[in-house]
Formats: sequence, structure tokens, C-alpha cells
Amino acid sequence: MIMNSSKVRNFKSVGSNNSYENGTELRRGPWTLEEDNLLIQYISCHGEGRWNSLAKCAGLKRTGKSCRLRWLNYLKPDIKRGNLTPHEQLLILELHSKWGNRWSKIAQHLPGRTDNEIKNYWRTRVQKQARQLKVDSNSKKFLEAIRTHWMPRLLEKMEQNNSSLNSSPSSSISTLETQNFTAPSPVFNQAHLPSPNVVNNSDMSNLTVKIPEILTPGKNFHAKSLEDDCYHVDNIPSYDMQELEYQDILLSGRQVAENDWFEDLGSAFWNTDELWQFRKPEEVGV
DNA sequence: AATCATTCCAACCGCGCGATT
DNA sequence: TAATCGCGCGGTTGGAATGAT
Repeated sequence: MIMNSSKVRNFKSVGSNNSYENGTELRRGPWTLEEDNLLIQYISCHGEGRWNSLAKCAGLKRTGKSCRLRWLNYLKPDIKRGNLTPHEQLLILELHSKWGNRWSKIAQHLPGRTDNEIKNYWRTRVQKQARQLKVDSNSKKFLEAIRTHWMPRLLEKMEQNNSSLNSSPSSSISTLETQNFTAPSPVFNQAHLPSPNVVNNSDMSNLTVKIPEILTPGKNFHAKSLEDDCYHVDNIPSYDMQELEYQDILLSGRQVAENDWFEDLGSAFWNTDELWQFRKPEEVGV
């Protein structure tokens, strides 16, 4: 992948404090096509690693760190481009609920996706929704919203993909995106999910997603507590009592709609074609 | 058409950890 | 054992692209 030429326009060299010991100035900012080619050629011949010496040996006036970043996030051949699939989005939501901001760890389970990409996705898409709803993205309210609204919607989306795949064998949608999922109907307590429940390796063909138990049959979609439903979030601070009051209103999928906040969320959340787009809070009365 | 605001993402930075000397 | 080095991670930023007014 060649860098966007518009980025090249703004290339700037570094100041005097960025230099090798021999006085050669280091470059910063967007990479040029020439630099990309140098890095690709060098790595194809010598492999990765020893980034500082690699940078020098390759004739790049860059820090090893910069070379590593450019390679891992952009130039590496198996980097996957384009929008995240519903499957990948669901994985991110689920894995983030387990591991928090452990982006590299999460990325290990999404082949071709980088930690940087996943981090950006979380900040620009997921946290945006939290901001629009005026809730903290780490708050219990928002996490429950993800679990009870977003995840089922993604599963539904995947089911749609699956259907179109079945009806259209020549579809370009990869079977890897759908084969391990049986998406539930929008009525959450009818959710049917695959097993086992664990993301078990980095091979996408073998990936399965652990869905919170709240979405599994027999749970009747009734949240009790974080402990009860095995919803683990490593880095989430303890909730204050006001937050905990929401325990009382986390009801079933249908009952949830009676709660103002969730009703607004629910209607705002899924009425658009794009999975991500809430309407603005004021438009939906939040 | 011009200006301003927002979104998105590539790239940078600081820090911590493990390996090496 | 302490000092140094190299690497990887998570957080943050800069600016192009896009949208709104």
C-alpha cells in the first residue's frame, strides 16, 4: 500500500535535535514512496527486527521506532484494509470487555488488523457514541448498552450477511466472517450462539466469539451484576451508587425499552443504516 | 464559494519491561 | 547487581478529508 500523496505534500523534516550521532538529520512525519520502497526492500531481503540498525542499514533517515511502526501498521503485506466487518467489530467489543485497552492483545485475534487501527476504531466510533449519549464509555450504562443493543445488532448484521451469502454463492463476503456465527433474532432472549465461547487462536477460520452469557439461551436476558454474568472489564473503575441504580432497570430486551434512556438509545441506535450512528442525543431526547 | 467544525487515522511520544553487557 | 539498549505498548497529536453552515 502506497501512502496517500496528500500526506506527502505535508512532509516536513525534523529539527536539529533529531539526529544521528554523526549529525545526519532524522526525518519525521509522513513517509514518502521512496522511503516505503527502501523499507520494503530491506525487510524482504533481511527480515524484521533490530529496528535501529535496520533503519541505518536500509539508508533510512528515520528512527528504528518509526520504521517499525510504518512496517507494522502500514507496509506489512498481510495488513487488511477497509472497513471492519461486523464480525470484527463484535470481536473488538467482546475482547475489549475482557481485556480493556489491551489493543495489541485484541489485535492478535483479528488477523490483518493492527492495534493502532483497533484503537482508532474504539476512539472514533465507540467512544463517539458514548459522548453523544453523554455517558462515559467505561460506564456501566454504556457497557450494558453495548452488550444489550450493539452486540445483538452486529450479530443480526452478520446473519444478514450470512443470508446474502447463502443466496448468492458468488458473494464477495468472506465465509470467514460468518461461518462461525448463528446470529440471533433481534429479540435478544432468543439468541443462539455458537460454541465454544472462546476466541482460541489467531486463525480467523477457527475464530469463535465469546458472547456474554446475557445473550445466551436460558438467561432470559436479565442482567444482574457484573459478577453474575461474567462480564469482565479489567480496567474499569468501580461504579458509584448512582451507576449501580441502573441495575434495577436493566431488564429484558422488551422491558428495557420502557426505560427512557434505553428506549432512546435503542431507537437512536439502530434506526440508521450505519451500525455506528446514533442520532444526536437531543434528537432522541437524551 | 468561503469559512468553520468535525471526523478520521497515520505518526509520534513517553514509559515500562526484558535482554544484554 | 547495575546500567544500558532495544522493543513494544497505550495514549496523544497533527493535519487532510469531509461535512455543515
